[in-house]
Amino acid sequence: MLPAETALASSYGVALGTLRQALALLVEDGIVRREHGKGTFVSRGLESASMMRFFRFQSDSSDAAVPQSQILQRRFRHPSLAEAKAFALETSGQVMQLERLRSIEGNPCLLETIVLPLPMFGALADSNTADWDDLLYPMYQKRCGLVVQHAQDELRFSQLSARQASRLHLAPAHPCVLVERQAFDIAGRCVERRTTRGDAYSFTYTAHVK
Amino acid sequence: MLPAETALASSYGVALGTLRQALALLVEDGIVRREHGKGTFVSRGLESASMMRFFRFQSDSSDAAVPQSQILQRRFRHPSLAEAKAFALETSGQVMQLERLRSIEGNPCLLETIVLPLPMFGALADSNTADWDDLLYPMYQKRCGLVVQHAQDELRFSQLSARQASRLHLAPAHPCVLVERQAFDIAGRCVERRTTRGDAYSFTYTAHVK
DNA sequence: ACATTCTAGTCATATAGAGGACTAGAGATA
DNA sequence: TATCTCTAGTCCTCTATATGACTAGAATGT
Repeated sequence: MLPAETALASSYGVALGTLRQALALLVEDGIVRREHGKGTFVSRGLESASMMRFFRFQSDSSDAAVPQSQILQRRFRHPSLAEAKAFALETSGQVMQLERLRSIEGNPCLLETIVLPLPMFGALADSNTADWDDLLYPMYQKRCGLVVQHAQDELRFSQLSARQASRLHLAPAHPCVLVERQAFDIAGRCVERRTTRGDAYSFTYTAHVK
Repeated sequence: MLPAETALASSYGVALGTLRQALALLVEDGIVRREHGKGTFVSRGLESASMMRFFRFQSDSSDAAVPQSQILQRRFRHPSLAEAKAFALETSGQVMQLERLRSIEGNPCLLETIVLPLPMFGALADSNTADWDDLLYPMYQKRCGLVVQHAQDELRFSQLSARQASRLHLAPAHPCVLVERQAFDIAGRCVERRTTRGDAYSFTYTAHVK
């Protein structure tokens, strides 16, 4: 929790209205959260649930269910050119690549490829993937002190490779949605690149235009 | 252009800061537009281009090209239950249904079914569809005085019927994106329902998460 | 004719302060 | 014990005013 408006205002030597405007900007950027009568709080990063909002799953009843998560593979390699640029790494540097399957009630539904820059996520490189949490973003925060503040998703349709299809228990060349995400921390640095694939027929997205 | 801040404030008997807050809300809703040093202006409605922003077409070079538009069919019928509810009509009322093909450089790329409530769009019911503009929303404003202020899009994956496919020069059962849009005026009334279909594989959407 | 300077009108940002509204816990009461 | 009331702390909204910054056109000078 932050100090009260009046305290902050006097401590920074500005008027109350000015301070409130500043806080309003932080709220807009999702940095802090204000609660009438209680206080102003530094907000947690993105809920990983916002990844899932593109998909509607079989279990329409329990909508809030967090999918289980299983790391299928972890590799270490040099970054591609695009990755090096996004992460501000040298191409001689290192990244960690994960393959991850997310399931609801035992049914595989999303297949993800996640790339993380390595000096930054060192704590995860050494740990056992079996011990990892179902939600990655809170874990990034806990173990690496990294808060994912916003992300950019690019979304298109594609078809599953044979290998991808078998992971998801679908037929090869089955239509899929492909979401390519770049996630950023508060400072605006790209901290994760992620590609998610899921059944095109269980996909829905709602957008509010202007 | 609206009167100046000070004039509005005194005419409504509120302080300047309060009035500015009110105008900020209107800006947020896209009702007015403010220009430093010039004034505050009532803004035009949605650019029809915001429909197209979901789709990236073959012609990557000329990105800003407005697609040509051709009305294939115009029918008059009673509204479905869902339409009657959305438009606040009786089921005994009337709607106008349009089938519309949008093309870029002669290549058909989007097939639309548009439903409009009828007393409201009477001016369009009487006019020749061959004379219509390529962009509908500015035309709604010009001919019917209706400003589309915001819209809700629901987006999912589907397959083309044989008839739809032939319009788009694609194979029957070809995968398509299906966008169901409801458009609203400033008062929040639903003024248009539109279903758009296009080739799933030439579709891309970019979303900013939080 | 052209460029520069001035000026009135506008929005943007800030100050200082008053009262209202919501929350949560402490204390009083039944 | 359980319920109610009070109160301190918080954010929310508003008033009233002052100054800065931007724009566009008028006045001026070359």
